[in-house]
Amino acid sequence: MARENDEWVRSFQRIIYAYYNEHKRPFRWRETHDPYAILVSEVMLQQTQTSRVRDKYDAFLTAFPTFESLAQAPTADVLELWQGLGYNKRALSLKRTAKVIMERHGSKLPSDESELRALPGIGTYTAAALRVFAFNVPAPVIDTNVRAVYIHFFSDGSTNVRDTDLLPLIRDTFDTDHPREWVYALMDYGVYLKRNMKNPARNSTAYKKQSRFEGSNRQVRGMIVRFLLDGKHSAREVAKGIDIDETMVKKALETLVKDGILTCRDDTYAIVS
DNA sequence: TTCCCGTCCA
DNA sequence: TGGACGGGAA
Repeated sequence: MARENDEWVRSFQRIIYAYYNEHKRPFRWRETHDPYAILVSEVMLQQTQTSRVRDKYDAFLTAFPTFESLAQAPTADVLELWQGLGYNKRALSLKRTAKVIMERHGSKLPSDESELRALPGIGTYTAAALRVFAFNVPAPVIDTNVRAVYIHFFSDGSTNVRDTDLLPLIRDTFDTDHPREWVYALMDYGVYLKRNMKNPARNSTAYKKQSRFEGSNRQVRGMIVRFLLDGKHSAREVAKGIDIDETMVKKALETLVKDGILTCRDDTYAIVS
């Protein structure tokens, strides 16, 4: 049901746009309409703050400017430019997605929701974000900033707010005439809220506290990938090189092989080609 | 030490 | 549904 004419909707939109018109955040990925460049930004932004993506984005696009160049690039080169962003598996998924798009989508990013969802590393959020930012189509983008906005304005303070509770509100208030600008505006308003109060998105069921990073398998994985970007090594050499207990290193190596980030032959570990 | 952030798989 | 998955800033 279209509700754009309702007074409360226009009032809400006015608040969001008023802030956006004065304080919109400039990002390189907001200047482009190239679906590839937008895809790269969205994958980088998964679980990663804009400040870190900002510093890595241009170099990555310069090295891999197209689906084709990324699909054909050596994985080590891709991971090299990914360092500092975290969650290396995302870089592999992005490269696999580029390959699928070359082979099965005529080198064009699909705009269909289920086709996007079928791509490696593209989930509910990213599929919607791509539809909005790359194709300017209205789609319910729900990330932590959008949750913060809708919970702040429309929730009574209860905890465990589900995305399905927010969805009707998001649809009813969507500025279908300007999908891209609207979602940018929502996200910027969410950031503004979180700077000025306890994160309202904490009341979302989607909000999860991270397990400790220091001393974790995650931390060791990151160290190992960085170390192996300079060349292949045995488990023992890796342990010595990063100064971590060999038992722990072996466990992390196993998970990296299982994730398809490393290969192992004759106890020699290397970044996959 | 705490905070922040989507996807995937069991 | 809950845990694994990086890393930098406050």
